[in-house]
Formats: sequence, structure tokens, C-alpha cells
Amino acid sequence: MSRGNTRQRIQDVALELFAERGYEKTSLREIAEQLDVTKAALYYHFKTKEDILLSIFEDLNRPIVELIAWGEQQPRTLETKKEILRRYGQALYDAEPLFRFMQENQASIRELSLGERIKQRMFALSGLLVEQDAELIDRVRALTSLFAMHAGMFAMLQTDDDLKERQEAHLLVAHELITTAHHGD
Amino acid sequence: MSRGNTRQRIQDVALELFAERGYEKTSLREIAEQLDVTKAALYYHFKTKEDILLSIFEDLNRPIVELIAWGEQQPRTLETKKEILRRYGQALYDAEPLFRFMQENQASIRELSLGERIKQRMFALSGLLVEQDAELIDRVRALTSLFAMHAGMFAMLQTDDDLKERQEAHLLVAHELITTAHHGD
Amino acid sequence: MSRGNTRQRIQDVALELFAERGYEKTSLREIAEQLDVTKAALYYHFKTKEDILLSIFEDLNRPIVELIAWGEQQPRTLETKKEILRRYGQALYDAEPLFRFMQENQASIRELSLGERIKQRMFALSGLLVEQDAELIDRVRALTSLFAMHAGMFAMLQTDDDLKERQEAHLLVAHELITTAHHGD
Amino acid sequence: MSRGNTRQRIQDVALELFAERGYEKTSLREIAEQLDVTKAALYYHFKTKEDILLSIFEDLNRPIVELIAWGEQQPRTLETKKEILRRYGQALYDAEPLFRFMQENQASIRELSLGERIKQRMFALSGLLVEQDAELIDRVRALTSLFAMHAGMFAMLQTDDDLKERQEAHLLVAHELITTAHHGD
DNA sequence: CATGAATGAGTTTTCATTCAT
DNA sequence: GATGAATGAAAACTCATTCAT
Repeated sequence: MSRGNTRQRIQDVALELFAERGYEKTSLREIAEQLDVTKAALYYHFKTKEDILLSIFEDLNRPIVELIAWGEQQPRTLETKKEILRRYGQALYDAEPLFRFMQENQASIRELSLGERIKQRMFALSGLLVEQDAELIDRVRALTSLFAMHAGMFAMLQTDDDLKERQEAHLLVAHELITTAHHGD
Repeated sequence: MSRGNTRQRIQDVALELFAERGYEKTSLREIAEQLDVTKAALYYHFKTKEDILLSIFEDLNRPIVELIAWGEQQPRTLETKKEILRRYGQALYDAEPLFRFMQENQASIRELSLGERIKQRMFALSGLLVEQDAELIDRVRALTSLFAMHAGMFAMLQTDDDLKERQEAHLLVAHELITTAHHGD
Repeated sequence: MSRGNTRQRIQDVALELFAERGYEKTSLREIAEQLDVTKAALYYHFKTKEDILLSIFEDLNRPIVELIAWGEQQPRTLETKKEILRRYGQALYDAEPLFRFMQENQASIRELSLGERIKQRMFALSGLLVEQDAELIDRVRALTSLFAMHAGMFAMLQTDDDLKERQEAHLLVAHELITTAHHGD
Repeated sequence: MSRGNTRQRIQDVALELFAERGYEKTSLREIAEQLDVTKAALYYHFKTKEDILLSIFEDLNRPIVELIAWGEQQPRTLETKKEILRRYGQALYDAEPLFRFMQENQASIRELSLGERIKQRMFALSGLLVEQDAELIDRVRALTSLFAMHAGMFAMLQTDDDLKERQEAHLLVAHELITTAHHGD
């Protein structure tokens, strides 16, 4: 059954636990136990605990990096911006455990200087949602549009609205924000 | 020498360290050392480490609880809503270390079931920003307006814009969102 | 209500707890809390924790010391011996918490060199149950008769026999043992 | 260097120290130091301090469990009963440190609910020393015969009689008790 | 590919005790 | 007759990590 893919299985279980109980509170013993291997086995696949986290981040971060790269190639039309927001929402949704983890473990994240990279990404993305020389108010609108998507994730675990409908509403509000920004008012 | 204020001093130092390095990574030894008392002294004032965190939360949370109470007494005019957002922004700003801490330690927070309470408060507040029977899209706008203020905190540590101006821009965007919501789209 | 008798109350509560959870596992905090005073108050009445235990032992030990003294004054008849056993059983029963405590905390007891004293008492008592120059087998019978009474305490918490009847049976068996010993066979 | 025997060595040293200073007063540090390993090593082999004690008990208890099982297979003749007492005495003697420990740490023992099991065994054994439907007095005699053996252990550390002779005398008294019981008074 | 055995450095927590007030 | 505030020493336990096999 599980042959050769132990590395992947470690990442899966680790992310699950990191997202659930937090990075610090998750011990390698727990990860090992859930995988039914010994702690020492983890060290065959990863140099340190940090290493496990970094590798997960690297993997699940890729879609957003690619989104930024893609966005940079596109003409900065309103359509492009909307597409970026749509894809961003999708990426959040797809990597939900990672998003949850990142939301909830920023302290650990900062120490690994992942924080910097996340912020860079946020600003890079929000930069794609306004004109190069946009005014402050428009940059704020753009950044807030990303947060509108975050609010969607936040609400996800909480409300009893229809999930799909809710996500679409968040996307809509995000669109409003950048549409206003796009016109430069 | 130091009279009845040790309890307060513990809270201050603890919050500072919790916000700086995270709850899990902050040891009681560090707190005690920075206060120049023994670890045991902390236990005279608080039953557990968790207890320290809870008491801090309780204290710094009060302004927001009061804001909600106040908001519930007011007529639900646009002016009231704007005032709520303004005060919310102020509360975030005043309790900035706590806010930072909460943003960054949600994993720890959840385990203490503070998460629930925070979410409740977010939804309570956003409820005050729309009419009772508002449509989904307007409720999303209201929630996002609160997140616009969070985005302000997020940006604070990052951009080189003028701080005051930036906060005002975030407040403005938040206003736009609820103004749209107020009119019912 | 409680005036002047705090010392006594401390002893009562302490013995109760010592017997229930053991000497080591009972903390002064627990004793103080149950009495609704502070730990420091205990130190007004007793110099140390050990001191509390010693004072209790002294008090509740007195009946047995007196029994030995009484026994030494009596003619060493079979009647006397039976009376000693009866009174010993009664003393065990009366000071049941202390007996329970002593049974269960001999380790602590030894460290306070109470162990020596208890053994001395046991041998003193069993000495009163045989002639001065009795043979080994009779001295063993005498010692065992005391243990027959202990067995009674042991059984007390366990069987569903009628309690009084049970105690009487133990006394009877103890009598048999010393009667055999008394005749020197 | 030291191969698979560390676990055993921990048990040996632990029992020695538990018997000597009591369970509560023996710290894992002491055990580790005496074994020249770290405390953490103890935790590799046993989950908790309690666990060490339980495992010792389990091991040294086996002979008595086996004795009970053996006794249940035998015809309930006087010879069998005498043999049970002899073997019981031997088992006590063999596991002398454990017996001593159990005598002296019943408070700790009870919390681990070992107390129940010990009592059960005592009653099981004494049940084998009388007829099925024996009268109370005979059951008391049987139980007391076991306590006669305990008295032997008690005396062991105390008197200056010849050890072997003393043990035999205790066995003899125990025999008397069950012989009387066997004939039905 | 993995385990079994172990470590060193740390953690939170508890306790008996002290002393100025 | 007592409390409030604190301490010093120690306890049980956990964790990431290592390494010979």
C-alpha cells in the first residue's frame, strides 16, 4: 500500500495536525504515531521539524506564486483583476488546511521568516489589483478586497448560510472594491 | 517595594512577550526573569499559564464588549454605524499588542475557546452594521468592513505610508462598504 | 463559632486528609483550604508539617500507651490478657482514622521514627500476652493474636458480614491464640 | 553496552528505593542517577512513574496469582491448605522488598487501585483455606492464618530470634489456625 | 528505510516555608 | 491570630534530536 510515498504521507499528516493544534503544540511523536512509524523515521525524510513545515509551505504556496506570476503577465484590466480575485479565493479554498494553519500560526510562521514572504505576497497581489501609481485610498481598497476573501474563509466555519452562495457574495464584494479602485475613485 | 501592582506587571510583560514570540514559545521563566521575580510568584497570582492569558484577554477585551453594548442601545443610523467602525478601529489600535497576539496565535487561542468568543463578537459587531433582515450581500459587506480595519492593522507594520493617513483611508473604505450596505445595495 | 480551637481543627482536618490521601500527598494548601484559612495560619500553630503529624500521633497514641501501662500493673492472668485484646481492638476501632493512617503511611512514619515506637508498642503489648520466659511459639501466637485484630480492621472495609459479629469473631480467634499460649502449649 | 536489560534494571532499582524511602519520596531523578542514565531514559521505558510501580507489582505478584490458580485445582484437603500457607510464606519472603513496600505504602497503593487487587487476593487465598460454606469463625481463622505469615514478615526486621526458626513458628501457628478451621471448630 | 535506545535542555507546576504587616 | 506576597528547591514530564544497528 504505502510504498515510497512516506515523505508525502508525513507532510499530509503533519499539515493536518499543525492546522488542528498549532505548530508548537504538535509533537513529532504525535505525527509519528499517527503514521505508525517511529520518530526516527521522520528524520530519515526531513532534517528537522522546521523542515517539515517549510516543505509543506513550499508545496502549497506554489499556486499563489504562480498566480502572481500569471497576473504580472496580464494586461491590468478590470477583467484580469477580477480573475485574480477569483483565483485567489479558489487557492485559499483549495489549500484550506494551509490557510487555516497560516491564519492560526503566524507566530511560528514569523519565526521561520515565512511571515515576510506571506506579506510580500499579499502586497504583490494587491499591487496587481490597482494601477501602478494608484492613490492610497485605492491601494487600501485593493488590499481590503483580498481581506474580503479572507473574511469568506473566516465565515465559512461559522455561519449557516449556503456555503457556495456565501463565497460568491464575498467575491462580489471584493469585485466592488476593486471596481471602485479601478476607476480611480 | 512593589505593592499591589505585581499582578498588573505580570500581565503587561506577559502580553508583550506573548505578542512578540507567541504564547507557546514564551516560557514562564522568561516572564519571571523579565520581572525579576521567581516563577513561583507568577503562580501566586495566577493559577496557570493559561490563566494569565485569559485574564489579559478579559481585560483588553472589555472595550469591545462595551462597544457592542453601546451599539445595541443606539438607533441603527448610518452615523451610528460609522461611529462603531471608528471606535472599533480605535479599540484595535489601543490594544494593538493583544490584537497582534490574537492574529498570530489563533491556534493557542482556539484551544482556550477564546476563538469562539472572538467570532461571536465579530458577528455581533457586524450585525450592528446592517439592518435586522439584511440580505446576504449586505451582511458580507458589513463583515468585510470590519476586515478592512484588520487590513489596516496588518498594513501598519509594513508600509511606509503615513500611519495616520493610512488608518483614515481604511476607515473610509470601511465606511463605503457599510454605506452601500445601508442603502440596501 | 470557631474560636480558640483552631489548633484542634487543624489536627482533625489534617488527620482526615492524611488518612485519606497519605501524608506526602496531602499538601498544606489543601488543609488550609478545607479550613478556610491561609497556609501561613498553620504556621502560627505548628512549626512544620511534620509537627502536625507528630502532635496527632501523640494525642491518639495515648490510649494504647495507657493500655500498656495498665497491662503492666495487672496480674498476668488469662482474663487480663483477654481484656488487653478487647481493649486493643476497641482502641483500633476508636482511632480508626489514625489506624488507617498508620497502616497506610508506614513509609512516612518510619522516616519520622514513629515506626520504631509503633513496633515497640506492638512487642510491648504482645509481651503482656505471654509469660515472661515464654517459648518462641507462644510469643508468635501472642503477636499473631494482635494481628488477628488487625485482620479485623482490614476485613471491615471489605466483607458484607455483619460488622459487630465480625469483630467479635476476630476477638474470639485472638483469644484462642493466647489461650493456647497461656497454657504453654 | 547495556542491552535489553535496562527495563529490568529500572524496575530493580526503583523497587529498592520505593521500599526504602517510600514511593512518593523517591524521585525519578534518584532512580536515574543510581542507574547512571537520564530521567528521560526512564520515560522511554515507562510512560509514567506510576507505570514503573505497576509493572513491578505485576511481575512480583505473579507467584501469588499462580498460587491461587494452583490452589483452586487442588482437592481441599488439610495438606493442600498447609501447602498453600507454606508457599504463601515463601512468596512473601521471596518478594520481601515488594511486601515491605506494600505494607508501608498502602496510601500510594490505594490510589493506583492496587489495594483492591491485594484485598481480592487475600480473600481469594483465605477462601481456599476453608470449606465452601464455612462459618464466619472459620473464615476469620483462615484470614488470620495469612496475617500470621504477615506477622512473620513484621517480626523479621525486629527480633533477634533465629530467622529460620521464627518463620517456622509462624507457619506452625498458621497451621494451627486452619487445622482448627478445617475440623469445623 | 527504518528502529530502539537514549540524551540534554527545557517545560509547567507544586510545595513547604518565611516574613513583614 | 492571622494574611498577603513571595521564594528556593524540586518534582514529573515532554520534546527535538542523535546514532549505532
